[in-house]
Amino acid sequence: MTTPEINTWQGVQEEVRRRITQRVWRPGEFIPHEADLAAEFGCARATVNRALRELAEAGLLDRRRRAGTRVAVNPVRKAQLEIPVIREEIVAKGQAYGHRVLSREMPVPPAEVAARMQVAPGRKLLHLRTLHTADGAPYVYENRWINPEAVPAVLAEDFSAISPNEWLVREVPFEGGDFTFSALSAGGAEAEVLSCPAGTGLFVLDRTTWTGAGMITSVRLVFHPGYRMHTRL
Amino acid sequence: MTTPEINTWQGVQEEVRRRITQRVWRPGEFIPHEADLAAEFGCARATVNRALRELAEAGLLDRRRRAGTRVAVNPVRKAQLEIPVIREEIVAKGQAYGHRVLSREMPVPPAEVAARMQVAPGRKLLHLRTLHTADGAPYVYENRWINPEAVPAVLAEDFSAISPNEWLVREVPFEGGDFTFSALSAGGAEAEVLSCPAGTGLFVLDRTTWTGAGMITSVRLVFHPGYRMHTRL
DNA sequence: CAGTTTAATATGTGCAGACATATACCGGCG
DNA sequence: CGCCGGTATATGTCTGCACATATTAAACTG
Repeated sequence: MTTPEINTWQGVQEEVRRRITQRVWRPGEFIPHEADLAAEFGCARATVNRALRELAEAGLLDRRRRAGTRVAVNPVRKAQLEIPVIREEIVAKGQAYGHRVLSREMPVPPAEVAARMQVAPGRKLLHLRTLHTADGAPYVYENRWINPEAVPAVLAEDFSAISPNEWLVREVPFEGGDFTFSALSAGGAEAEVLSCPAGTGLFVLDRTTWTGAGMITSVRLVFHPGYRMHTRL
Repeated sequence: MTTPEINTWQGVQEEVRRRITQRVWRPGEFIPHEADLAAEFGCARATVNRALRELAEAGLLDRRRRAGTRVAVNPVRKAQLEIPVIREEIVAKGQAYGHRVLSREMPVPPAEVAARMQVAPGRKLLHLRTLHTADGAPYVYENRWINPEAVPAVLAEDFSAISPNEWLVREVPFEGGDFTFSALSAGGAEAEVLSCPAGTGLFVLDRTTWTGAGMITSVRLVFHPGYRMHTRL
């Protein structure tokens, strides 16, 4: 019996995946060395390496130098979810995007916000409350703090034509971000802005972004009732 | 001036990242070809390719054959979140894990569930309601449907010693999954099980998993009030 | 026999060269 | 002028080889 050669990394990956899901190689078990697999599939070791590396990154395999490669005991499912750009998400659904600024102030922030933004207490920050709408209906209530020291140009922008998020993405080179997903019960403010009964469960995304120089912005997005964030495999 | 050679893919990636965040290469702009970069850094094209490929996967670059590589206009932020194994999440926090089965029945499922599980209407499914606890306090309320045709062994298991999730992960070779994050307002059932006031906003994760043969299980996890799911960059 | 050094080995990475593939661009044709 | 097909080109991938690095297992030593 001649095995047809598998000499693409996708092919190798597919075959290895199959052997894992079909339990040819059981969880916790060592699989053959790269060199052996390369020989079996009739391809170069680099090709096998590429295939296995990705599977290890996905959490299906555990690899260690010298020790070898084994099938992960309980596959840590890492879901990759795309953080939406609100406008694009709405437009993609064929709805009309709109947004308006509800308030724009420059107060001394509450201690909790000052801490998260790593600014000295007493320092003022730009505070924006905006609403994104889809076909006129409330979609996301955005509550954002911006550090004007990190982005001086922000003071000259009124965000009537462009949302703070998109303006920041365009103007400021981000380096890192921090995301927290949670839920809250609509209080008076959220209920009014999103036109829903108080007490409605709402999906919340808190995001803080920074650059090497320091914190730029911290935003809470409160989504309309019924919002779902979805991902596959 | 002699540029020190950068001949590791990590080094190349770091340098390219720097040029993007510091706007040496501006959003939308084309960057030099792989061959040119390889020459500049004094490394092989394969090394540059590896560095750029990962940045493209991360959404920082747009690459197309023949056209070239350009800096992404608005970096699609892809957050990779780890779907927790409840028990491990609790144990990692130094708390005592516990779980108990609230109910175990085999009814004809509501139409909505039958559709999601792709079983003929009228067909019975195993329905489990369980509660995971951390130091005795309610942590997650789990509402699960299992297709016994896909996993016959499930009928012999009472899940007193092991949670349905972990049992399934151990026994059944998954192939794919479907995740939805949302929020709900605690109704009577959730409020009682999670010991919180009705109307509390709760974080919800719906997951459906399948294998080539068909749907295996569909579960709704309702987390305790205040639960947060977190990820970085 | 316990502790430490040394060697063996699997994965990780780099290189040069080649071919594969998608596609932007240009020139020809109706 | 618009359509169509050919071609150049940038990325995508494979190969065979080499060396680097982490880690285990064996050998050695007091």
